[in-house]
Amino acid sequence: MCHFWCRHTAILPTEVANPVASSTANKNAPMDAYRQLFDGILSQRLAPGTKLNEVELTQLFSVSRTLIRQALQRLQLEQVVEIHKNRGAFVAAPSPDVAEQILFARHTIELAVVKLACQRCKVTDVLKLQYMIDLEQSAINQGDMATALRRSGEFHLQLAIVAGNQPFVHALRGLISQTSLIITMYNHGGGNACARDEHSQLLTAVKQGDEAQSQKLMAHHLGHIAASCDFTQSPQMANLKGAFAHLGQVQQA
Amino acid sequence: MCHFWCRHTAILPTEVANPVASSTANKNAPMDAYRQLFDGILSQRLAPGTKLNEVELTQLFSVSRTLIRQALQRLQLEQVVEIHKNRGAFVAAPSPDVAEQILFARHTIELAVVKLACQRCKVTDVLKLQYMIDLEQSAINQGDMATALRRSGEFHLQLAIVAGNQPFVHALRGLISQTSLIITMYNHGGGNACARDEHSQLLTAVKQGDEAQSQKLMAHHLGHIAASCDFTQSPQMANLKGAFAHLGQVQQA
DNA sequence: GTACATAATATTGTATACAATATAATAGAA
DNA sequence: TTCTATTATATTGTATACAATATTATGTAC
Repeated sequence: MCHFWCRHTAILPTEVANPVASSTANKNAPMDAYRQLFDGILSQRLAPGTKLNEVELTQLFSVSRTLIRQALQRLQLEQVVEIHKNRGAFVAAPSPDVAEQILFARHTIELAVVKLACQRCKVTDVLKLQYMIDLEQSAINQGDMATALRRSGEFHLQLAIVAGNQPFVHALRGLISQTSLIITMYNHGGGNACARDEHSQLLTAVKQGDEAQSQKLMAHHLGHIAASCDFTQSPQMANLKGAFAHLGQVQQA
Repeated sequence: MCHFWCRHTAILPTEVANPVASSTANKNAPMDAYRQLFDGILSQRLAPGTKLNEVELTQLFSVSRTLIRQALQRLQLEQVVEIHKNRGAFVAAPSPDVAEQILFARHTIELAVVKLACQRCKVTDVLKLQYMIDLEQSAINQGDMATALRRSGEFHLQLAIVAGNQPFVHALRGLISQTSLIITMYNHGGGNACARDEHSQLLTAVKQGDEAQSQKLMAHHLGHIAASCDFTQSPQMANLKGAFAHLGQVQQA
């Protein structure tokens, strides 16, 4: 299976783990700042709606605001962060409408991806994909659901890489991250209804080059995500302040 | 029809039209710098491979390097510009492989888009789309093929907006721009084989909500682009210097 | 003249300083 | 108290200064 819906107490930006210690004279800092934030969001350490204060981030990552802003802009263009003029950056909080659009776009693109993957998948690709499934499973076994969620996303991305279509990879990078946010927001402690080995089944079908079957499995797999979410209830947030911060200047008593 | 393959003598960055005159105290300069570059590329004023020197751009747009670099990064993330560490930014020059991937991705996404558009297209949407077709046609009538090309792209993007899927809009923005580059590079003065009113036909089908027909027309429409390109010959470039600049440090006598 | 090494220049990468805006805190009036 | 106006603070937006790297030019040996 792909995504997990266990909730974790959201850790605020000030507590983001593993700052790129000032000790190691870091080679390319901009990528690090980006990756730290990206991983933080995908691992649900940074809840949707959380404000990302630039100076706090400079202290955390020991780089200037220039690089922080670079990272934030990139995340914005991946739709994982929203930047509001003169108000700052916030972890994206997709509305139910947008959430549905995101899942639909994934459906469309990933069905095309697995078809391509069936045609192009080499032996080495199978090994790599299998390895990623194993990594995900080991994270599950250790109870580290945040890591499992991130690795699940990486499996899907690797599938696009195997499919050999650059634009699909690019688009999916953002869509997968956003799916993480959607799960965090709309899966209110709901159960986990889908089987644990959907990724394995998918890989088997791809390995055999069975396009129809792999597409069917992918559709089923993605369907579980949408099914597990409740878009009618108000989104689950770490805290109200964060939840409203990304909106305009709204009166809040 | 959608894309045009007439060649224009490529104008170098120093000659980009309409700098955001220092006279008008510009409100949001960053967007302007971005849009100037974006339009320059889509209108084929900036040829693939052209180096985008930061200080030159600062003089052209009368803003600091900070904003120029912001615009360049955004264009990079839309895959319209390539940035090489310590070497600078260049107008993207998609390889034949990547070009094929781009066209395939457009095919996949735009087929989904027209289907959605059939379901959601309102009267006001039809009017807007028709207006954009008229604009494109008037550019053609005036012989301004660069503008026609840009407006053609805007029609496709508007279709995605009508379809109401944000991720599709986002993805297509980059893909359409890249298609412009592909045409510039690989359509070696070839003729224009496709009918002039494909956009109109498409709109008619969408207006009627005929999903099958609109998808068929879209597939046909996109097929013309690929068919008009010759990926076996070396890409057409404005000049050799520009053509090689985006590559690594290659010996050139 | 060619090839290589070295120095001069140009260009990009990063940090900081200042300006503009938004947020918060304070004080005063109803 | 509660609301509003005003001031103070914090935060983001933009420009510039400096550092690191790459590119070009120069000069010397062969």
